[in-house]
Amino acid sequence: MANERVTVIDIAKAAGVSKSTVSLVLQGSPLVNEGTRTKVNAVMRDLGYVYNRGAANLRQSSAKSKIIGVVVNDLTNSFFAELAVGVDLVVQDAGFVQFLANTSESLDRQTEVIASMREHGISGLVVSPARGSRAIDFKALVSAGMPVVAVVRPVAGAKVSSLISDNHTGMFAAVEHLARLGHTRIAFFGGFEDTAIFQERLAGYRDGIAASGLVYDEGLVFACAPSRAEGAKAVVRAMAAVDQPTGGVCFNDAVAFGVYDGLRARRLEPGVDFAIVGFDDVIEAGTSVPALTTIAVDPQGMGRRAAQLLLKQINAGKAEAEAVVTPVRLVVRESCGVNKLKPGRRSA
Amino acid sequence: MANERVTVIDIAKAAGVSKSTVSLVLQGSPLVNEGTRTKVNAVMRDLGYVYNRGAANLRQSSAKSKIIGVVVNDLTNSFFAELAVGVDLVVQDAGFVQFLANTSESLDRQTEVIASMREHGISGLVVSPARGSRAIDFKALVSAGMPVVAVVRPVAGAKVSSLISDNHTGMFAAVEHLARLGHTRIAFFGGFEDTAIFQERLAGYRDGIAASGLVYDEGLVFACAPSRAEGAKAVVRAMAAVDQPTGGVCFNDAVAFGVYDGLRARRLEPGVDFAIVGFDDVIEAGTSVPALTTIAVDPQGMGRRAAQLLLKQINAGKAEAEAVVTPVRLVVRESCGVNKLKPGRRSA
DNA sequence: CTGTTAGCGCTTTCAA
DNA sequence: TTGAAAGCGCTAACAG
Repeated sequence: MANERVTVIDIAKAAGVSKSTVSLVLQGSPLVNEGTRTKVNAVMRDLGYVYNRGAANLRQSSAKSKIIGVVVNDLTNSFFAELAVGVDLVVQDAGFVQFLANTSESLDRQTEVIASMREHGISGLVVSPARGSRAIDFKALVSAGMPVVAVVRPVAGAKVSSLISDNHTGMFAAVEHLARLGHTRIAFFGGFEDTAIFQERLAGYRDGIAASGLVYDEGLVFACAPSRAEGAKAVVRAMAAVDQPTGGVCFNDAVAFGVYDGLRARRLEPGVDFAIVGFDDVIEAGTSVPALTTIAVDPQGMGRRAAQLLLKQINAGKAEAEAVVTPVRLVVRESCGVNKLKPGRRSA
Repeated sequence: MANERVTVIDIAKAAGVSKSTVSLVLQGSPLVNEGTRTKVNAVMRDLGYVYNRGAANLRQSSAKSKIIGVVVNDLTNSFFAELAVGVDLVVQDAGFVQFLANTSESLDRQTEVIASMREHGISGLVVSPARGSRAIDFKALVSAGMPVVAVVRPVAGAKVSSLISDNHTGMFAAVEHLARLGHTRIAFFGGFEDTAIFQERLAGYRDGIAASGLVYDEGLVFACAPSRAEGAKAVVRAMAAVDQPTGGVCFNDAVAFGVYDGLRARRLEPGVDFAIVGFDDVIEAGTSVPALTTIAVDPQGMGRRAAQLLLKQINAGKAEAEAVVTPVRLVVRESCGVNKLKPGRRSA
């Protein structure tokens, strides 16, 4: 029940040296001779001394708290749990400790926890923004010079670094995959045309079409709100056309699920009558659709990258916003849409 | 790019009051008149003031850091992710923020992160100990008067609170379940006889047997190391007996998986030829066996309970170790062992 | 190489 | 009700 806090001064007294010598030892300074160092260390062990980082931070520039904040929108979703593990991994190795908070998609919660973290003196923040986050939500942080990296969901207009999926490569690979299976009419579903992400993904689609020797047809691009409901409507529209597509790539997972729904409503079997590839933005939690190929990202790897990016900024001292892209891979399931393919071009 | 830290003194100056008045406002003290309060608050907003908890803690008893530590052995396992969410929920509501660290079952990592958390002044710790944790690993913490609650895995001999599954009730329910399905010879597999947990679970088994009107037969208790390999051997032993059991309850999930393996090796179909109920200790990560009924705990609920328990201790000011039990529920899958049941007593 | 002396930003007596 | 002063545990100049 040793309750009184033991401080540098206690151990200085016990070791017969001065406060600052102890401090030097604490910081592993080479200016203290070996004998003193060992003695001091021994005393620290004996008295059960624990370093008070709060006090140290107070005295120092206060910029080096060795705490980084991690806020995710849904820790229940294993994607984000893995992401947190990835962050933790590199952050621990760098001698930092991480605050982890879960917002459950609540903007208020997010504001609260970020404020709280600031009060505790975090030296950087990795955040997977709650839905509906705006640049203004991070305004205070960035103008205070806090390094911030947004993952998974970029925040339009915010001067923070962001780490998002490789939109172009992902879509390109998806289209190539479908083309290789024999599809010649591949649609693009969902997304708001005025967003940067949409443009990137669409470009990947176009380039994939071209690279596969197919012709780009604007009539196969069905832009719509990136929601499940709109996705369902989009595919219905697509299937009403004279020259129906036999498969499609979707702006994100929500749209992909919508396309799935829309096909079922038309009595078509998703993945058999029509191939679907969804871009995995992890927007829908806990939803799982079989027979759906996705463009996926490795969450833990993304976490590691995010942490590295953040540490780089922290060490650089300045918060230069930077947009980085995380690799994606195609996770192929049974969704090749064989029924609609011309005989002879079907895949095994 | 407003970089200079703004402090109480700045806002005092700007508001035309003194440092301590500002401090009073910060703490919501009723000793400051309304006009002053609003003015001060306005100035704080204008200057973008952020409260420095580190400094505050330093001055205060230092016991009220508003940080609690959470260390789990495997955040990749969704059980622990959910647990962390549960903790976060109540901890956030109480105005705390949580440090979250993942040890990946590494004792060294665990020691490191706990030390780090102490240095940062956590006021309590929720820990799911890494495998092989001993009382000594928490000695320093408890003797420093730090409230600690161990979850999922109790640490023998450590003077920390623990929150574990309801061993007796769980086993009782499992046995009752099997008996209701018509089983009359129900085995008990796995566990070291000299541990408290084993005794509790065995007692639940015995009482369940009695409550179901069956007779307890010592020959049906197959104690062994709680590992997958030993579980496999145990069931082989059991099936070699003249009067074979038709189902069994297992000490934990590892043993249950072992039993599964053992049955397969004997060309028996688990869940059809033999009913298995496993006690879900979440010892095996990422393993999933179908057709296996389990005694499960709600991870998020457990997290909430753990946090509440911890907060209670923090508020009480003393670290009185307390053992609490978390409810369990039976998650029934297809493991009824129909093939071996007498006709007429089979379940639907 | 070691000791002295100031503070970091805040809270907290104690007076005014 | 508000102000002045002291000090939490530590580090950062400077002297010795």
